[in-house]
Formats: sequence, C-alpha cells, structure tokens
Amino acid sequence: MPSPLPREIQVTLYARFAAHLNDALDALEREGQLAPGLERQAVAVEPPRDASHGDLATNAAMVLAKRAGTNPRALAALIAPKLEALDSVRSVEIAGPGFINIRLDPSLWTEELGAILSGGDEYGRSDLGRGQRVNVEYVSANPTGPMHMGHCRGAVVGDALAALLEHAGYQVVREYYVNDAGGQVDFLARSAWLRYREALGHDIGEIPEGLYPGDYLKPVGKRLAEEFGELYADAPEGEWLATFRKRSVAAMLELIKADLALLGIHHALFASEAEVQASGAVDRALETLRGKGLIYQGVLEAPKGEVNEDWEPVELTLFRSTRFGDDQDRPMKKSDGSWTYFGADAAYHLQKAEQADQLINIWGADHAGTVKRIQAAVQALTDGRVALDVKLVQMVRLFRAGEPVKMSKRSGSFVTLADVVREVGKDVVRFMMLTRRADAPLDFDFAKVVEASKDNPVFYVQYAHARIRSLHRRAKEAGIDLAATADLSLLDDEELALVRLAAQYPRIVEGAALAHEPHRIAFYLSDLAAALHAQWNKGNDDPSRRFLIADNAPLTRARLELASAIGQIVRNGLALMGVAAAEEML
RNA sequence: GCGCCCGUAGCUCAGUUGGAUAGAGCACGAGCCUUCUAAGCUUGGGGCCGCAGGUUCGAAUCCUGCCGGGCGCGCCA
Repeated sequence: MPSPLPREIQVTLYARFAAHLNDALDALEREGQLAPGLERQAVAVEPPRDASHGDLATNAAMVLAKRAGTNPRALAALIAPKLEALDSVRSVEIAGPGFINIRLDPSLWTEELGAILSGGDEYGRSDLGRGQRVNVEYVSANPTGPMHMGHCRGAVVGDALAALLEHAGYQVVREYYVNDAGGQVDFLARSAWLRYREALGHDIGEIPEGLYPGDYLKPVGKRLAEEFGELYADAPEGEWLATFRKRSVAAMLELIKADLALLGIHHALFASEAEVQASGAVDRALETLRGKGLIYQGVLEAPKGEVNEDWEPVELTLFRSTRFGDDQDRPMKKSDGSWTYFGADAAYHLQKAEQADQLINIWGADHAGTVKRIQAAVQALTDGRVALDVKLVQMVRLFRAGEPVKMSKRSGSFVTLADVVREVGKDVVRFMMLTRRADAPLDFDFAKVVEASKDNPVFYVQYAHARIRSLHRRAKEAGIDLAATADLSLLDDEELALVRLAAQYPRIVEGAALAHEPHRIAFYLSDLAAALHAQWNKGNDDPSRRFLIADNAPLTRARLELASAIGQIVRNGLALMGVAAAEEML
C-alpha cells in the first residue's frame, strides 16, 4: 500500500483558539504580568463538559497559577480580557476554581459547518503523528486452519487502529506474523499428508487425536496428490515433512487471507517465523543482547503454584528481562539448542523496530503474561528508541437469541469468521467488534446485532445516516433547489449545538489515535446519531422545526447543509471503522 | 505464591489521559405517530465511582495497601 500523500490539514477550531491563548499568554509575559517561560504542556482548550458553560473552556489559569505565584482566579482575570478582545469571541467568563469559559460568535460554528462540508472525507485528518512510522501487527493467527471468531476481534481492532493512525498522520505498516516454525505446523503437515493419501484412494480411517480433522484440508490433500502422485504415499515422514509443511502453510495462509478479505482486511506484510530463524536474525539479536551483558547460561526456579511433577532444573540460555521489570528471566534457547518462541519473537520485533518508530501488537488477552518479556526485549534491543504497545483483546462471547453458542475445538466445530460474516454482514461484524474497550469482554448476539432497534448501535448509527440521505431525496422531490447557496445564519442555537458536537470529531480522532482506542469512534458516532435523532423528533411536536419545510426553500437549504455535515461526519467515522454508511434502511 | 487486566445506576457499559453538578442504553414509571421512515424522541426515579489512606487548587482517573472477579505463570505457541 502506498504511503499517503501529504495533504492539506485543516486547523481545527480548538487548535486555533489554543494558538490565540498562547498569544495572550505571550502578551502577558511581555507586559510583565506573567513570569516568562512557564511550562504550558498541560494547558488545554476544550469543549466544556456542560454546554451551558459556553463553547470553549481553558484550564490555563489553574495550571499556571501556582508557578506564576498567584491564584487561579486572579490569573484568569488577566487572561480573560485578552481573549475577550478577539473578534470571534462574544463573551468570556471566569467560573468555578478558575476555568475561563468562552462564548463564540455563532458565525464561528457556521464557518465550522462549512469546513466540514468542504473538508468532506478528509475532515478529521490531522498531522498529529508527523509522519512517524508505526508498525501494527495484528491477527497473526496460526496458519493451521481458517479463521474463527476468536480471531475476529483482534483483526477488526487492529485494522481500525491502523486506519485511525493513518488518518492522524502516521505512516502505518499492517503486518501479520506467521507462526510457521513451531510444532503445530508439523501436525498440520501430517494432517495434510493423511488427506493426500485419502485423495489417492488410500484408506486413512479416523484422523488421529492431536491432528487437524477439519475438511478444509481435503482440497490441500487433493492438490498434493495432483502434484506428487504416489511419490510420498508410503514414504517415511522425513522425506516429505518439510515439503508438506511448506505446501500446507501456504494453503492455510490463502484461506486466512480470503477470510480477512471478507472483513476488508489486507495486510501489507506477512513475516514468516521460519524465515526470521533461517535468516540468522535470532543469532544477531542474541549477540546484540550478549554484548549488552544481558545473556547468561542459567537455571530457572521451579514455577510456583500448580505443582508440575515433570519439572527438572535445566540450564538454558537466558535473557535478563528482570532488568526491565519482568518477574523472571526468559529463555531464548531451549536445552537442545533450538530457539524458543520468545527468542524468535524478540528477533522478529527487532526486525520490525528497525523499520519503525513505534510498534503496536494486538494480542489475545491470554497472552498477557508474555507482554513484559517482549517489551523488555524491544527496549534492550533498541536502547529504548522504539516503544512497543501491546493491546490485549478480550474474548467475544457468542450468543444466539440469548443462548450461549457452544464451541468444541476437538470436533473442529468452531464458529468460523466466514460463517458469521455470511450471516450478518461485514459492516455489522466490524462495528460490533468496536463497541467495547478492547480489554473488556464483548457479547455478540446473532439476533441482536441485526435487530432494527436502538438497542443495536449499528442500526442506530446507520439509521441516522439513512434519515439524512432520505432528506435530500425528499427535498429534490419537493422541488427545492439544493444547489443554491445556503444562508447558514438561519440556523438557531439548538441546530448549532449539533455542529458543535460534529466539530469535536477531529479531537475524538486524535484522542483515539493517541490512546490506541478505536472504540471511541463508535461511541462518539452513537452520541452524534442520538443528537441527530433528537433534533429530528422535534419536528414531530413542532412541524416548523423539521429539516424539510416545503414552502421555505432558504431555511430548508440551511438545515440540509447541517444534516449533510452530520452525515459527512458519520460517514467519516464509519470509514475509519471500515464500515459502509447506509443510504437507506431496507 | 507471583504477574497482568478489571471493579462506575438493578443489568450491560462510556467517561475527552487530573477538571466544574459522574453519563448513555436496557429494565421500571409517565408522555409524543392523519410522520421530514415513531426502526425514533421527551421526561421521572435510581450512585459511598469495590474499601482505606496518600499526592494537589481539584481524583472515578495518579500512588500505596487491602477486598472481590477474570486471564496467565520453566524449553508449548
């Protein structure tokens, strides 16, 4: 995927006022009213939580007062007049412990409405990341079968996060780590070998315990039969294992890529664990660590808690991860001299870190225990230059009309991702996966997610967009000329409150990108949809408040511009989530 | 035993990285359809933000210690 071209970034209203505030503080410094050089890092210009407090609020006086040697309200009294002098400011008041509340001229909000419309799909884009390179590694399911629902959430969270970061001005690489070096791949190869014999007409009986019984290996066996004929049908394992591993992993990756495509997910890079090992990268990582005095031969203590009869003290090649906050040093090499998973993973992360300023991994919550060691390795290998954030994604609990869906791994009867996408659609799956914080468990009920009601956030947001679209269709039918310039000054305070909410979108995107929390977009869109529905319903009680007033074209034009802007934000937010906006509800 | 995550309304969860009187949906009570799709909206009750300390102008948010739940815990992946 080509890196995004540099674009014109719109300066948000909040950023403009942050700049005004800075000017005001500079002026106070020049006038000798404020000690120069005070740290302004924590100064913020934000929308106040309570709309009755005004359009904007700043905590500047409270943050700076102490070090300025004064009290917050006194400092606020110095700052306020400077802000009040601005043309676009209608009034300024000092409130509570020292908040400075700013009321803006309504024209600023109508201008912002215009900015949303002219910004279009680009509204909300920022240069927060300043082109920093971020590697997002997600999915990385073992290549031993098709994707099931256990993989789904991390896939969507990772993909949405990648999109979010791109939108916030980062250069993003979407990467998949293929665990093709471990023992599970041998089991895959043996399973494929049986299917190969089956395809040749041999009787294979039941698939033995421990191998992969799924039907998805039958086509793989067939292809192997076509390629090799009887060549390996009765050959010892040593002759075919390596070849069959390669062939079957490749086939499984094709399956997985097809599943991911159903969700609209396309990784730019597929890194192979086997290749990492074969390339000598693990040796290099080990030597780098050794050079830093972080490698030694040693014996680990027996694990506490559950007693393991088989435990014997063994000397291993260990990495001093305890230096970086881990609770135990971790083996890079097994006692037989081969690499541990961790050893290869450390090298793999070094490889990623050489191409990035920041690493993000999306992992299942069951891997929580391994986060510290890999962060320790990244820190040690990059001398702290590259940060690694590991987002842990909790389970999805599947329900069908309130009843838990049972899954049995042994019989291979797991719920596949493809089945779910086929049943409820890509957009529903993607949206639902982002309706919780990643580290909180998520319930997914097949009945609820397609329900047409406000309990269902997907529907609720889509319905708001569909209503907006229907307005434009209706207006055309009513013969209202929407091409004419709208006079936005016709919008009243309640309508501008909608703009105010919409104008927060860029801040939401930046906040979500910084926190690596794509679910914030989903919650924001629900709020925005609620505001739209509420405004819409005012027209039920009072027809003069409807968006569409057949005999008042100028007012209708203004209100439809407003609706368009809300629709634009909904579309932009949904796009970040990888969800298409509905034109109408069917 | 140790580590990580979590604890907010009866239930399911948000909470803008430390801000003002803690929010939403469900459920419960009371209302709004000859409609711009009521597939929606308005309104009421409901809170020791697990407990106890600490940090400061200010804590659901940060720190410490408890209590409770989940996940994990030598060479597996």
